[in-house]
Amino acid sequence: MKALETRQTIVAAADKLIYERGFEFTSFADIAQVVGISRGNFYYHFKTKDEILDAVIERRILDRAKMLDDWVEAGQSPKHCIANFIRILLMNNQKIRAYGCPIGTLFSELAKLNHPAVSGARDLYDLFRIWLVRRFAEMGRSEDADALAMHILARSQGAASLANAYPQEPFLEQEVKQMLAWLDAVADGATIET
Amino acid sequence: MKALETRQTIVAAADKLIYERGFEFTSFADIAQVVGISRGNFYYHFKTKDEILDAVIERRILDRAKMLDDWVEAGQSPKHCIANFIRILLMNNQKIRAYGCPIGTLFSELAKLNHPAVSGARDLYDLFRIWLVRRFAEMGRSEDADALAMHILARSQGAASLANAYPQEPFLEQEVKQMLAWLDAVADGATIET
DNA sequence: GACTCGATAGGACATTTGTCCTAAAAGTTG
DNA sequence: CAACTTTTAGGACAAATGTCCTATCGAGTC
Repeated sequence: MKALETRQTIVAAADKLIYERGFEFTSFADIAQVVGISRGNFYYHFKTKDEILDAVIERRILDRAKMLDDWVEAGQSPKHCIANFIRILLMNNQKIRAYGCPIGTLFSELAKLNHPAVSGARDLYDLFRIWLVRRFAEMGRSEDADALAMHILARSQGAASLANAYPQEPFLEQEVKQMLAWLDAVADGATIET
Repeated sequence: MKALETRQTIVAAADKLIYERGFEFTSFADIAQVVGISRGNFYYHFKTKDEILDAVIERRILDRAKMLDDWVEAGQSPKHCIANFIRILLMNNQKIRAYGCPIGTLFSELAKLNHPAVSGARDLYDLFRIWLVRRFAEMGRSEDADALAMHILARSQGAASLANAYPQEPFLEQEVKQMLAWLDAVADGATIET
């Protein structure tokens, strides 16, 4: 098999495992078993475990960036784009209940480990943050666009955390409804306390 | 030294380390070094590592329960009590920026590890949830007390997550202000979308 | 002072993990 | 087919970790 293919297969498997089990608890042996290659073969594709982490983060960034860009290029209104962002929580409902937010939980773990790749995880946050700021600015809220973006980011993170803690309750759906109502209010010119 | 003293010293050190580094990344050797006892001596006080985790969770529950009860017993109004809860974020500002929320990050990690003690971590959430429900009920919001409690819990979690991701920005203060404003609105009878 | 028992120290042990090395297999090119 | 490169398998190795065992220390008691 081509090296690039194998590499991508490894990254995909590592992405899934790191999401489900966390980075520190995902070993080379685990990934190798899922991919179906020998443990020793890893070091042909990745020199260190951190390299796999970097590749996984890059993969997540590219994946999310594409999703966000698709919404914009589909010609949807800024408000509709932000609503789509909020509804990500519903799209990934089951996984969030089981494993939490793929971005938040990764950042949290890397921050605790003082891991160098924490900056990459922050890039993931920045990707959404900057995208949201642009959408709010397009809605005519240039002055407080960043505050609005951070607010909705935080609420998404919080909703994901509690949905993870109480997976059997319909909490996520309620919170999404409230966030969409908040978005309506913002679109109607509601102010935000600063 | 008395066994109970040593045990409490160990639990206190483990609590701090587990908060700062995470459970899986805190080894017996780390805790032993901080406490100043030999690694082998651990197994006189705790038979397994999981026992230390249980003790740490119990310690956090007792600690938080005492704090919450103190507010109620001081005769503060329900609204004031909830405001105190919101301001926990400011009290622990620096630690939250550095390590995230002690409850949220612990739960997140244990959930990923499928660790049995995850139920204990959920008890920590429940402690705040039930306490908040009582306060909202005392404010005359019996019907939607749980929804209000979950909402403010989620926002606190989200605020802590983002403060951890952007520790150098004054985000936490802004979010606390918004949450207090929300509390004012709720006290004035504002409805919450369900 | 001798004895008892709770508390501690230090090390042994098996397991896991990240890392590295070497040889074989698979694929490509002449 | 032959020479060469790319890719893979399997194991070796050191370090770290959770666990367990045994000898020793120290305070209280007779």
